[in-house]
Amino acid sequence: MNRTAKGSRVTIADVARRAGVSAGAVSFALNDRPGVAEPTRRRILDAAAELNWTPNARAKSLSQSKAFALGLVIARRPELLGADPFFPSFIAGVETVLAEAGQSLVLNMVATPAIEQETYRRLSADGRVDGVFVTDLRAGDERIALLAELALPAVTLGRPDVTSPHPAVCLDDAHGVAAAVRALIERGHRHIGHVGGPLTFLHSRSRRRAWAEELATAGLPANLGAVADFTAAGGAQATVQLLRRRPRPTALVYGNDVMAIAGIAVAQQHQLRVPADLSIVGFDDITLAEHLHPPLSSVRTDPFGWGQAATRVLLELIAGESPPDLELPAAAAVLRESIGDCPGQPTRKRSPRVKEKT
Amino acid sequence: MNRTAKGSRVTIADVARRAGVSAGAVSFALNDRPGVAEPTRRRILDAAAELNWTPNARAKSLSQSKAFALGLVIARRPELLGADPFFPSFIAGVETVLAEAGQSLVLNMVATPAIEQETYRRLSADGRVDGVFVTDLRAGDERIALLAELALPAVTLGRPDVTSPHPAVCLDDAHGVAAAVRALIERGHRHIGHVGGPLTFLHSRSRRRAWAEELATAGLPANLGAVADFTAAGGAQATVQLLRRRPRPTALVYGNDVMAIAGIAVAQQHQLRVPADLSIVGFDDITLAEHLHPPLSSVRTDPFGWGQAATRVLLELIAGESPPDLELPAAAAVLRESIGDCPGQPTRKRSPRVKEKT
DNA sequence: TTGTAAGCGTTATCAA
DNA sequence: TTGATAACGCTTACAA
Repeated sequence: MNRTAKGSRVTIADVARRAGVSAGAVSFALNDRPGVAEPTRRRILDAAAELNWTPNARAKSLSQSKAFALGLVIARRPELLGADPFFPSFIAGVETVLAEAGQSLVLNMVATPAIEQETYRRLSADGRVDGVFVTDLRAGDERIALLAELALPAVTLGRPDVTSPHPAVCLDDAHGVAAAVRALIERGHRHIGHVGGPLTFLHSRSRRRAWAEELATAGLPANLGAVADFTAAGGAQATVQLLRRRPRPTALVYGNDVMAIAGIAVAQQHQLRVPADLSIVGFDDITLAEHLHPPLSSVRTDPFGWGQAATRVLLELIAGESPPDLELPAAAAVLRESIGDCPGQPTRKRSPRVKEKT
Repeated sequence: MNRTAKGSRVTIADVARRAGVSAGAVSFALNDRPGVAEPTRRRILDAAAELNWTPNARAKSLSQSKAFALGLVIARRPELLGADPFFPSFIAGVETVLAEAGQSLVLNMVATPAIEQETYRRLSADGRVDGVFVTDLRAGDERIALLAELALPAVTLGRPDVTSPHPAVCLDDAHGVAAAVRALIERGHRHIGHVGGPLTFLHSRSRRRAWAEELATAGLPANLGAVADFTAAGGAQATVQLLRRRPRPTALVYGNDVMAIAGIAVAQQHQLRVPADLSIVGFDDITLAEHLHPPLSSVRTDPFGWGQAATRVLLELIAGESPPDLELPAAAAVLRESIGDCPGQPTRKRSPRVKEKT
C-alpha cells in the first residue's frame, strides 16, 4: 500500500509537491492533455512513478460523474447457469476490452425479473455503472423502456421485438440451427423434433423458428415441438414426451447442449441407439460435446467475441457516439457422430464428420 | 431518471431544501443516527421519497473512503469455466448477501496469474473494492502475501498452505471423495484410479490425498493416479492412459464431473460398460449428472452456501471485526448407477442408489 | 436538536 | 504554460 511518511494514502497533492507544480498540472500531465511543457510533464510523470501513485478511482468518479464501470444483470436461477457456457465466455470477452480501458464490470445475479427491474433502478440511481448489457432478451421486454426512462446507456444482445433506442449487437443463431436441420433432412430424416427453451426468450423463438422454417421449406410439418426450460431435467422430460409420439421422431434438435445430453441419456434408456435410431443436435457446442460418446453435434456461437463487440459498442455509446447496430458472424453447425442417416431410409453415403461453416 | 426542474440530478441539497433543513440533517436522518427529532426525520424521509432520492454511491464512496464493493478475481481460461458449476453458484450466494448489504460485486476474469497479481494491485490502488475473495488456492500461493502487503482485506476459500493473516472459509471436499472411494472398496474394487486436476491447486491435492489415504487405509496401493487439467479433453486423455495400465482399473474417481463424463465416453469407446466393467465417480455433482446414462455418481459441495458464508465473513472483516475461520458442512458423496460391484468379484448385494450424507 | 463548514481526491474553469 | 479555485455529492466534526 502506498503511503506517505505521514501514513496517509498518496494523493495527487503529494505528486504535485514533489514535482513542484500544482495539482491541476499533474492531472493534465497524466491524462496527457495539451497545455503542459514537455520537461514539466516528464518531471510530473517521474514523480508519480517514484511515489507509485495512481489516480484514485473514487475521486475520479465523483468529479467526472462517471462510474468507469459497466453493469451486467443476469436473471437466472443459479442451477441453470452452472452448465451454461455462455456467460463465462461472454464475461471473459467483456473483460478483455474493459481491462484495457481501465474499467470494471459490476455483476448482479438476480433470481426474478421483479428484482431485476429494481436492480437496474438501483444501479442507475446509485450511479454505480455508466451503462449496462441487456442479455436474454424477452418478448415485449420491459427493460428496453425502463432503461430508456432511466437514461441509462445500454446495448442489447440481439434485436428486441419492441422499438428500442439502444444499439443492438446481434449474432444470428438461427443460421446454425437451420444448417443442422438441413443436414438432418439431407440424411433422410422426415420426423425431426425440437426441444426448445421457454418462448419468452427471443433466442428460444428464433431457434425454434429456424427449425420450423427449414422443415417447411422441405415440405415437412413442424409438429414435433416441445418446450423445456434449458435444464437437464426439463430436456429429459420433453424428450420422453416426444419419443412417445407416433410416428416417432428420428431426430431431435435441442435449444442447448445440456438438454441434448440429457436427451441422449433418455434415448439410451429407451434402448434407442444414437445415431442409429435417433439423431441428436444440441446448441452452444460446449467443450464437452466432442468428448461424449457419440460426439454431440451442436451449433457454435461466439460468446467471447460477442462480449468484446458488445463492450466496445457500449463504451462508444457512453462516450457520446451513436454506434450503429452490429451484426456478428452467424452461428455455425458443428456436425459430429450424434447424427446419422435416417433409420430404414437409405440415402447416399456421406460422412457426418463435416463441420459446416455456413 | 430523477432530475430537478433545472435538469440536474437530485442531490441531498434538494432534499434538504424541500424539508427545510440542512444537508447534514438529511444525512443523519437517512442513516438513522441519533440527533434528529422524530418529526424532522419524518419530514426529511418524506421529502426524499417524494423526490425519489437515493444517496449517490460515488459521493458516498469518496467521503467515506470506501468502495461498497467486493472483488472477485478469477484466473481461468474461459473454456474451463464454461462447464464449471462452481462460480455461478458461488456468485449467486455472494449476491444474496451483498444485495441486502447494498453493495456490489466487481468481477475480474483474467487469463494468467501474472495478470492476476496486477489486477489485485490495480483493484487496491484504484480503491475499487473494499475486499476480495481468494478462490482456487494454489500451493505456496503468492496472493496471500500480496494481499497482506496491499493491506486489502481478503477471505480465502479454504486454508492456504502458507501462513495467512486472512480469515478462511473452508469446505472439506476430501470427505466426500473419501466416502466415494470407500463405497467402491465396499463393492469389491481393488484397482481404483484417480484423475485429478493440476496439483498446483490445493483442492486438487486434497481430493487426491483423500483418494490415496482411503486406499491406504484399506491396504491398497494408490498407484493409478493421473493428473489432468479439468477439461473434457484432458480427462479423456488421462482415462485412456489409465485404461492401458495392467491390471486395469475397475473404478475411476475424477476431480470434476466434466472429466468424469468424458471418461465415461472413453470407456464406452473401449467397449467397456459403465458400471459393469468400470465404475465412475465425478466431483461437483452438476445437475446434468443425474440425467446421464448411467446417472453419474459424484461429490456434492455447496458453492452457494460457500458464497454466502465467505461474503459475510469478508463484510465483517471490512467492518473492522476479526472473524474466526469458518468450517462449512463437508462435501457428501452422491452415489448413483455409474458405480457398481467390481466385475468378477461377487460381493454382497447392495443398491447403489444410496445418497451418503456422511 | 440543528446548521455550518471542512474534508474526501480528482477534474475543470479561469485568471495570471 | 501554469496555478488557484471551484465543482462533484456526500459524511462528519464542531458550533450554535
